[in-house]
Amino acid sequence: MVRVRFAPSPTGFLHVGSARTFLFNWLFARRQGGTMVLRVDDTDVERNTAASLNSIFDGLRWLGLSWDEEYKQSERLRLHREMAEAIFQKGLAYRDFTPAQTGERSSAQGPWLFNAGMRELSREESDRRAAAGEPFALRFRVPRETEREIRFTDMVYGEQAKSTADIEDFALLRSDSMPTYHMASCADDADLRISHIIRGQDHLTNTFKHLLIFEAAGVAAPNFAHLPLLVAPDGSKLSKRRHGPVVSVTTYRDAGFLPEAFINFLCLLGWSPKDNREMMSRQELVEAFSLEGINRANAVINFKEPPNQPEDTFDPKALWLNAEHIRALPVEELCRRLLAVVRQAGYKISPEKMLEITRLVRERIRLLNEVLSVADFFLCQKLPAYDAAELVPQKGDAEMARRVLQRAREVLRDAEFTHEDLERTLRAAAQELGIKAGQMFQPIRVAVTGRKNSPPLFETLEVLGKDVTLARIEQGIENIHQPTGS
RNA sequence: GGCGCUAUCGUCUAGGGGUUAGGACGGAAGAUUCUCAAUCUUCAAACCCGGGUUCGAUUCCCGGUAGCGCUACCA
Repeated sequence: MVRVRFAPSPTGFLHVGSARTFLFNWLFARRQGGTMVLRVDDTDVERNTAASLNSIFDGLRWLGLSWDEEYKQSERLRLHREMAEAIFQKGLAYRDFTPAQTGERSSAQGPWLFNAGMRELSREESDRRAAAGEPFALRFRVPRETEREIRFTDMVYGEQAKSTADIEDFALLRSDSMPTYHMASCADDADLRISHIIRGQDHLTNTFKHLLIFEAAGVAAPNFAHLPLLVAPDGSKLSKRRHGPVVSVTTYRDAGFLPEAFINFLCLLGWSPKDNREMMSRQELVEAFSLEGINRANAVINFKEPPNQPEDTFDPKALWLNAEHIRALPVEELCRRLLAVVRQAGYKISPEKMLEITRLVRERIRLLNEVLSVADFFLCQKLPAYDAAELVPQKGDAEMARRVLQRAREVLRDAEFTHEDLERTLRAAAQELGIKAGQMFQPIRVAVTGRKNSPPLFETLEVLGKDVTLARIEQGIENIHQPTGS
């Protein structure tokens, strides 16, 4: 029975790297028909925050990935201590009465392995000092007298081996009797019968310690699969301090990413279906996922370090994938999602109107939020000020713009506002004026949308309706006479 | 410093003892077009370095270099 877990520690918002770890676990579980466990690793009381926990749940909820069981480490402390105690009773751990190290241990003079004197302390003296109330940390007694190799086969990185001579006597219990990460994690993994531990590569070398714990506790070790890390363009690890909001999942959500697109993007970082597919649905990902497809080198999230544009915070491929997913959505569904964005921004608009707008913006936006800038002229009543010079068509002048708008005003008054009729009417008008179609359309476009780039003109006018169109053309004519831009 | 991991276009990657080293994003050019977008076509762009092994290495082995990780009573 496959059982995997995602074990975030609530000491910060949901990190993109964590989200990917969750995702790979989830994909593996769903592919194998296994169980997904969410375990909150909250043994570091000092750094835990409720806000962080919320951020994690918010992020996961947005991604729409579910889990089957949920635990909190802080509610399982007894289990951790019992396992630590059992290891101690077997003589495989010892009490270390050395006060906790505060500053940096000088790493220049070789590796630290254990505190001299403590490892060899007699049981009697150890018991006596403990009974006297002297605080201690419980350390694992790494078998270094008879040096040996700890081995395992990582499902991504292959054969791994490390000599016990290179493993320090790590702590199991802190002097306040709280379990350390290593202890709590292993005790829970054993107790929850986790079959596969899929986690970041930063834990690869910790695995040897964990193997030691499992062995000492007398339980079979699970399988391990380590994931390459997600890093910044300069190769450094992603951190909030250095890289800001790019590392937070909620940033993607708030910018208008589709969760399915974000998931797709994350999957492609360090994993490949090996058949050149890029754009994949959640279902396709589940079907294609396997640990063999995971790469071993760290993957760069390609954002621009000092962002000049808002979009610089995102990997161009993420943007492209999002655009692809937006276009793959049925219009009604896209409309529903855009409606939420538009209403959130304070606009009142009917679902019917929004559906028409959706059809026009769907291949023009990469992020849901871009609807606010791309379709603003549909949403607002009064057009924001624009430069009257923009009304002037290619190879034309202000006079031509004026003639175009006046003619358009006349001709549109009697037109039926359908794509076909508008096209016929305006093309005819251009011919009458003896100008090119483009020269006819451009002033109208600017008058009606406030800018030079927009969806096709006839569809735009159709959606806008006769009243708004005429009013804006009127305004455009005025703007030519007083070209102040106001 | 010690130990471990990694190394293919700018980025994500496929591949693998003999290939024109493939795809995608991004970039450039062009087609289409009422603008923008979408779409289509084309182009530029990579096997870290040095030794082996071999008829032949980008691929296998060793060394170097670089990057990353661990080296806490953080996780």
